[in-house]
Amino acid sequence: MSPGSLERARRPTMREVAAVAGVSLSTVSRVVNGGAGVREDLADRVRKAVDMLGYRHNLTASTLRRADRQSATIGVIFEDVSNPFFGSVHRGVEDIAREHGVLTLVGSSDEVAERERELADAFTARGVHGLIIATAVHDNAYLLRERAAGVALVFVDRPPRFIDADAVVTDNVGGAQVAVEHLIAAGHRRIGFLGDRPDVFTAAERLRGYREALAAHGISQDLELVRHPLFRGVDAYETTCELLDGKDPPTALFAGQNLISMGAVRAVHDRGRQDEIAVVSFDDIPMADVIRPGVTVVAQDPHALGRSAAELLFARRDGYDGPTRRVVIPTRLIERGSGEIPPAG
Amino acid sequence: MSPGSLERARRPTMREVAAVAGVSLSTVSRVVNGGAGVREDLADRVRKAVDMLGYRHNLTASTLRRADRQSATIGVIFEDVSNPFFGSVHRGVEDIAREHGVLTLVGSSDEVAERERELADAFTARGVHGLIIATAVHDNAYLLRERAAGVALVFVDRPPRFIDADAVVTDNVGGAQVAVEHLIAAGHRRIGFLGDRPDVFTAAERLRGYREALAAHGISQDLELVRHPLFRGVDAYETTCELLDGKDPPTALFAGQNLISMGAVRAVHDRGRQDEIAVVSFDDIPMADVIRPGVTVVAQDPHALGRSAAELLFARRDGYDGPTRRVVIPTRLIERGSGEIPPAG
DNA sequence: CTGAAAGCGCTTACAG
DNA sequence: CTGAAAGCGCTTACAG
Repeated sequence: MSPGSLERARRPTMREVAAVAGVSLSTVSRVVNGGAGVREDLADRVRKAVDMLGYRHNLTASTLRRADRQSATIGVIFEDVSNPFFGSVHRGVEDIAREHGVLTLVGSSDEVAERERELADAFTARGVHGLIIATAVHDNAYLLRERAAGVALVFVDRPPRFIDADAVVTDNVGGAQVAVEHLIAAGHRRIGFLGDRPDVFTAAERLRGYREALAAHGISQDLELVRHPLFRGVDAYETTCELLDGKDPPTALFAGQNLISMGAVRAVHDRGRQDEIAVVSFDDIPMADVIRPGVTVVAQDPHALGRSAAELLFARRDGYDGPTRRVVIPTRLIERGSGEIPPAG
Repeated sequence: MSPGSLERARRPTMREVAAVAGVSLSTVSRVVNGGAGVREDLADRVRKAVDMLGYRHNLTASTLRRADRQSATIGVIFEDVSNPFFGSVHRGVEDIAREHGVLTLVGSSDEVAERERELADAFTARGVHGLIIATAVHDNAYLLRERAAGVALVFVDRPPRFIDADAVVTDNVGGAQVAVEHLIAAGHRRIGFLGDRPDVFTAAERLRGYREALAAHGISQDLELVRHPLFRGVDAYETTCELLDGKDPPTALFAGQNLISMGAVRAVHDRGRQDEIAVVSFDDIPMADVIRPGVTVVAQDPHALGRSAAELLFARRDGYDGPTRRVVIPTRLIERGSGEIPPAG
């Protein structure tokens, strides 16, 4: 027998359970939904009938009929689910959602505004309680109608624009300042910046932290040292090479994102200059302690970002009606060697 | 005005669209679902009304009413969504699902059988078309009733037990053989094995490949060299240290999984023996080319695993009714240095 | 091609 | 505490 040839068996309905238990549909519904206010002997008969028939609740019907019209589901939009950073955020969200008996729909926007909107739409059409979004669009006002439909909105990693909503972000400015001041403390004055384009919120903030740290120490900025590799991995590698091979190169690099950091570290090593060029990465990177020298990082806490975002979401859903909240997750400097190299010469 | 204080606006219904367009509910439904067989002028009026009212399709109601009772959703169960391996599988699934206009619900089982069953249940209750499962249970027969309810079943990374279903797996035996033979070719005869416990399918297969490679070269097995660190990361580190510090230690290591490999590589480096002890990892690991020596790996293709699994799922859903299929994704040996070190002494 | 009607499987006032 | 009835927003035979 091939698997597909199985007859599609109808699943038993509440009505059938009611018939077997000898009670009304209403009573079955009450028991299935927690059983508050049902006499124990009736509840027992219902539970026996449920077991006997193998009854399983139909969430679709339940969602349609219940007053709030919401399925026990939330939607999560990342740039890319295969980026380990978002993998950890996702897990944080899932851990909290699970405590609430809620499942997560997840999608990748690839930083394409249209795709983000499509996902938000598709999630809303499925009756999600809320949306957790690492947004990539310049104007989030498109979400107003989702909210009007009762969908709670929480932004993660990047705050909303043109809509007032709860958000959880990393302390990007502070973290970048710590990173750059760490390099300055090691004696560096020519510090290269490698980051996403400044229209990405996190990149703009980290660039701001970089600038503020330089300014605070009276170091004038050299625009030649500020670079925005376009496609991360590969481009980060090439951009780093350009920077190192240029005239008057930096003695240290601040790499502003995990994928960019990996490209930058790779380039420094390929040039054999890992013991001369100091590097600090924003975001921890895997195996950073095995690479020699170890890669000094300002670590984010993506799991905490996810947990916190989910907590804000459920607070809204469960009635919190106060002003918009903004949670800032601190970073942590981890010294491993690459950030403590003094300037050569 | 606080975000939560917004009145929950009802979304317009098809009935309201019908009223505005001056047509029947049926006609609106036809247009919204593709418009086959509706006169162009009527379809146009409907589309105008849709735009005007901001009508958005209610997938919950649609799912409940349609014959197959299925939402445009599939469910995916991994061990842990924050494991980058599964992140890539997830992305492969998403890419194919997206082509079908289908969204993915995702959950982590943490290798807990009960949790896997709960997730399968919860997904089915939401009317998924199918389930893609990296299973962690010893008996998948519990899924028979999901399939009976019309849910397509595809196993990924690990094949099913006690149920006949489509599956996509990596060529674990072949990949392990290639890895171990590569070490044998470099002159090693004492090769340590570090892998998940053999009740994990992939671990058992990789252990089999290890054994077959040894046997094919007339190398007798030393059970002392076969280890199963329990909790991956940390334990893999400690187990590797034990192995290296024992008497008659191995001259080479075959690490059978990405997290275990990272622990093993870390241990070898911490012992300062990275230029003496050869290492080959099953699974590529991040920054493997920046570590010195570079980490030689047998790379899997997790993205292909995900795509292939989703393709099998949609084939079933769309009527393929033949025998169960098993897709095997090949591995690829990437030489980077650590696997080419000859035995010391 | 179009519309009126039935009904998917539930939840939820409402009456008793 | 319990049940009969209405109805969530759609899809889908069916008749015209």
